[in-house]
Amino acid sequence: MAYTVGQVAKLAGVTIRTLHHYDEIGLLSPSGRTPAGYRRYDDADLQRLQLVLYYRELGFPLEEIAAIIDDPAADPAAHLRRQHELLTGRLKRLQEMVAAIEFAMEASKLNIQLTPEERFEVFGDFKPEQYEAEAEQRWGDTDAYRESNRRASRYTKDDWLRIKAENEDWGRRIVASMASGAPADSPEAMELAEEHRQLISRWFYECSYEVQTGLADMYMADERFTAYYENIAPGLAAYLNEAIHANAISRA
Amino acid sequence: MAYTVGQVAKLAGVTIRTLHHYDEIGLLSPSGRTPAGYRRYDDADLQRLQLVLYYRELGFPLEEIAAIIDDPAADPAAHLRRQHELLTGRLKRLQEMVAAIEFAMEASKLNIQLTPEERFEVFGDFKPEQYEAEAEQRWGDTDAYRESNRRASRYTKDDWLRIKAENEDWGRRIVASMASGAPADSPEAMELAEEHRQLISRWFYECSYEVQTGLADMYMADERFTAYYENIAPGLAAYLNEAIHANAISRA
DNA sequence: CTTGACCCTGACGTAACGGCAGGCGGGAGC
DNA sequence: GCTCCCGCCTGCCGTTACGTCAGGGTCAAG
Repeated sequence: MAYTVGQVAKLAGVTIRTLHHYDEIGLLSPSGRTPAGYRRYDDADLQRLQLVLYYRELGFPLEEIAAIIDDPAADPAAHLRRQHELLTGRLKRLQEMVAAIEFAMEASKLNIQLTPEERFEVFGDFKPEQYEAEAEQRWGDTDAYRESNRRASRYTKDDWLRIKAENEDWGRRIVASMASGAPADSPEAMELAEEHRQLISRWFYECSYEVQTGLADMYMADERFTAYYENIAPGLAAYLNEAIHANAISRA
Repeated sequence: MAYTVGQVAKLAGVTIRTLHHYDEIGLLSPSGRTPAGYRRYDDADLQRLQLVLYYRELGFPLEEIAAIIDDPAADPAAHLRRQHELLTGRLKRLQEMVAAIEFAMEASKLNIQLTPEERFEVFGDFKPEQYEAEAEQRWGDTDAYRESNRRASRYTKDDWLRIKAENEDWGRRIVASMASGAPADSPEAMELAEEHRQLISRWFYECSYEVQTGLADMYMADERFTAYYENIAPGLAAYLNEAIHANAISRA
């Protein structure tokens, strides 16, 4: 049950240099050495490393990690609990960012101008606690990145004209549906809501039912979105909102 | 529509030094200067800064950010789409981490030993792309942190005895329920599932119905958890799983 | 007994700023 | 017109968490 640096490095997915560094600063010193001076890590060292990596991923500076881990009043269960709390907090933050991006996408789709303050709102909410970045190192080198880049940034003028045409066609049909007196939960209106979702998915981003209902609520909550749809036809914002919700429920 | 460094810094929630730095490396140079040499940022600069901050939050090195932003084939909509993709990717990753933590918590609750490989699985899954940390700077100074720390790490021996007693009591009652022939979706069994959830919430971590059904499925999928419950009484793992699902559905 | 994979310890390099020194600029109040 | 203070400027050194050699031992296999 003893491991060399290299083995530990592979197991934990870190570099040997990182382990050397942790040894240097006393954050994680192997429990022993061979006669030749080779580091020997045992199971307890691995457990400690795991804790270190988790807290590191959560953004703590190494010095603080040492303090947290060496806190005598913190058993393993307490660490797990804390990490769970921190993670769910970050999850919330990320979800807010996703919502903000979707907001911005919708705004740009409808050509709505954002104020400078709004642009930074998602950062502003968190001004007191400085957030920094998570690094997906060398992501720029992967095929997936290049692929997504190619796909995403290559809309020609023709594409844009087509998007506009599709969108206007859809607009005419939903106005007609509303004018015909068909309720928002009629098959016809729900089908138009479904088209709305697929149109976004095809041209903009993967739009799940959950994301779509979020958008629908935004149409009601933000007056600029409301204005956009009301401008097409009075009552359309509410009609579309209801149709989207009805459609999402029926497909669940 | 012109801003000084200080104003921009406040708006965006960054330090003046950071803006100076971005100017130095040419990532974001203000569009003009006053006769006295004061930096003047305009709206376009703000937009660029917003992009920079978003990509920074997503973990890109500044140099790469410059390349991404200056890519002539990427309109604003493409940036938004890309950020949406990156964010949802990170969201998935975080959810996996939360699941891993819940797994580990459940394992420690039941005294199940994890292998070294399992300890690092959540990191190992992502070995090819190196992930690094997000920093919640000076989080250690906030009251919330200290409070959560105090609450989380102060279980006395008495507490542990009480947790064990509550858990055993609950165990006896669910075994009795199963033995009595009450189906897993009977009010009795569902009430015991609800108790299971509240017990975790009270002593370990906030356990929503969603989290609990995840746990329940883990009981079936991981043989060590299955073994733990089967060992108490044959068929208990499946019984509990079904009861938890039934209870979650009825409360939705 | 050599060879290749693995280990060691310095020591310097890097990214993304933080923080301070020393010195102008500018408008509000006297 | 002068003073004051706040905000801005440009160096320049410090820091964190490693990356990256360089130069040199070690160990199991052939």
